[in-house]
Amino acid sequence: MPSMAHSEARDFTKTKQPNGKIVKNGPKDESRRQKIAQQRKSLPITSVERQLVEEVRKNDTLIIVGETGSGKTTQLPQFLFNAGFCRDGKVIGITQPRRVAAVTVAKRVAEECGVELGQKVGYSIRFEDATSSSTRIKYMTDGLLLREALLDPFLSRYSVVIIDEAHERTVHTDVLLGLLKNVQKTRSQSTSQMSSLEKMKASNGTVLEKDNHAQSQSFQKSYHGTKFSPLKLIIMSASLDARGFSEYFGGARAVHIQGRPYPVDILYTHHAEPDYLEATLITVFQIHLEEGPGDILVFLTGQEEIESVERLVQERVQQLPEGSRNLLVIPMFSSLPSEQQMRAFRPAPSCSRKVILATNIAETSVTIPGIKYVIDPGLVKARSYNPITGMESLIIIPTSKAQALQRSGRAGREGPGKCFRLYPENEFSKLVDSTVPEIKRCNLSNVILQLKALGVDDIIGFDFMEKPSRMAIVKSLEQLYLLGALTDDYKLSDPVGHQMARLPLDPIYSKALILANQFNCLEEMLITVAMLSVESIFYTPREKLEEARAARKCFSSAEGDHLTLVTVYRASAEWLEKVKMANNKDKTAERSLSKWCKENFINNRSLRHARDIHSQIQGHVEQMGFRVASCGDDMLQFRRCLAAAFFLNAALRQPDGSYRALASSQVVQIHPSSVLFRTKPECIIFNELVRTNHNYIRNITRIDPLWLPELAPQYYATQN
DNA sequence: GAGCACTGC
Repeated sequence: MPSMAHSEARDFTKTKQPNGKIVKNGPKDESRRQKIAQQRKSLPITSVERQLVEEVRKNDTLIIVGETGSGKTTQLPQFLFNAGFCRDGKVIGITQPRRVAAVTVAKRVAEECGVELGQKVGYSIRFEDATSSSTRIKYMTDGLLLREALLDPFLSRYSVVIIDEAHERTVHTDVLLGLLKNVQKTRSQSTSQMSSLEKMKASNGTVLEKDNHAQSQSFQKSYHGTKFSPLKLIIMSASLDARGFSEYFGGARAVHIQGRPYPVDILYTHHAEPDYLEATLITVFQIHLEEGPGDILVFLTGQEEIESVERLVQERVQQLPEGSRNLLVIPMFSSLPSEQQMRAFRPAPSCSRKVILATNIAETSVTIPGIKYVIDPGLVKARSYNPITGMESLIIIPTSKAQALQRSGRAGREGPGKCFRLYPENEFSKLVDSTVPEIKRCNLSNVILQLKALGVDDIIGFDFMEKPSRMAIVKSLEQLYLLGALTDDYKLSDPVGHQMARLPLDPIYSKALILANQFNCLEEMLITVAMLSVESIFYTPREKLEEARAARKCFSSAEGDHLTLVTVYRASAEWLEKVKMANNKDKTAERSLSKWCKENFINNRSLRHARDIHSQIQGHVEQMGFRVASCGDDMLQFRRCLAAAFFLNAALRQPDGSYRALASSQVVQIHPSSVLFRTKPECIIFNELVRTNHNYIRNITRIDPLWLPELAPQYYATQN
């Protein structure tokens, strides 16, 4: 039925988004340097350089709203540098939510400045530091600046801190905002040398002012009259509501910068679509058959959905007339091997059109060139967290307005585009303005541990831009107390709490390392927590299910998943050792490890990540004076250590083969991916609790129930 | 006998 897509074509109502400025690039034959200068000149932000610098001079806190393409991320730091904000060796710090962004922007700015990366312009991300003592413009991930604050609580090296992409509201961004607000207050107080009393009088002395003041006083407990220069704070956001940020910073000034280079037509359906996947398919073919050249980007919720739409598009392409079959389907999600991800970036063969089926990854993390059409069914898979049960789940929910805007913006990067929203226009107005910030839907143990280490004792009173629920805070405080990180009066314990705060890991994993040091199995635990900290290590493609299972069996341990992970890690390390012995070239060794991963159905990216974490954490624990000892063949010792560390996650088998988690009394099941799925031991500890079709627990090891009262008497002695 | 959006230290 070649005309099928045509006959079922949807009508879309049309609304216009405000037109932006069109940016033209210089001729291709110009030298690169001239071209860069030309590009800089044409950025919307360039014409307002003087005004912007003036605004920063006048305002301690400034909110800049500018859409992608305005040039704010690359240009503003250079403007400020040229205006003298780095005098006395001070640094301008710019945070990004993602590593790739920090690196690519730094490279670009170094090139624009004509300097070598790592000199005047540099970047710093986990596992990678491209800065030096001469670095003045420093791009970094937000999480890294947070870590830096642990060593330098007043961020004294920085004259300006710019929080970029603040609208994304990552946990790190939210914690940083609260922290920087305090740091700024402290530093300006130290400069003005006003006594706290005078300061109180000077401000209008409202209750709110006093509260904030008291809080910043408690934060400053380590501050003994040291003199600091004031800190300039700039919040950059792409979302239209600067109001939230402005209110949070006491009515801070907000300025807008023109940005969007090309207009995008937004089209809605007349009626709600009962089946959004079918509507997606129809729209894909409607665009393919009726619209001009340009690739299509479709936003779907997950891998499974993408794979099924991929099959359906391919089936229906075959039903088209021969001349119209020039449609190339490309899936895109994070767990896809990178060679396959690269397909999306290669241009489609001439005279054909690409349709990219992507998850959220295409919303912010990757920018795919050539996109002219966006199809947005208006749904997203989001993580939610129940602090009472500790249960994590993934649910499909409508996007926010901000997300819908971000998605449509993907059509206007290189020329005018179109976005097809697969819902009626009145539905758009019902969407929430912005996505619920992550801090309101995650386990707060790590955040609290960090804040405590920064001297913030009153977590419930901390000035979050949006406060997490009291229950979420209390539950995490309780967990940290049970792990021994906090004392009876909820202060950071010494040394355990301080040691845990130093390690960039989930608090429960940090605790496991501290215990492993006492149990003489730190080597095994170091590998375990590194492997537990990354995405799934095992890779099971649907078409090679049996082979993958067989490969996995070689690593399986009857004791459970933790030992299985240790075996995998050691096998890969031994392989790498052998290759390096044979020919000591690092590059060949790397390639050989990739090959080993493929043969053994191991996810190469995850394993490399685990190796990075392993070496970073090993450095930390050695600095803390721990000795990385192995328990050798004494697996009993290692399992006892696991029980001592993860006692909060113990479960007992019930007569029907399900389990009961001891801490929350929830009924749970062993996930089929566990090596203990069939064995079903009487008593186990686990690391993950995820709700999908059932309440599943993952990463499990068999333990002796008698170990619990023995190793965690503070928790189990009073219970049965 | 299942299925996992995306980041980050």
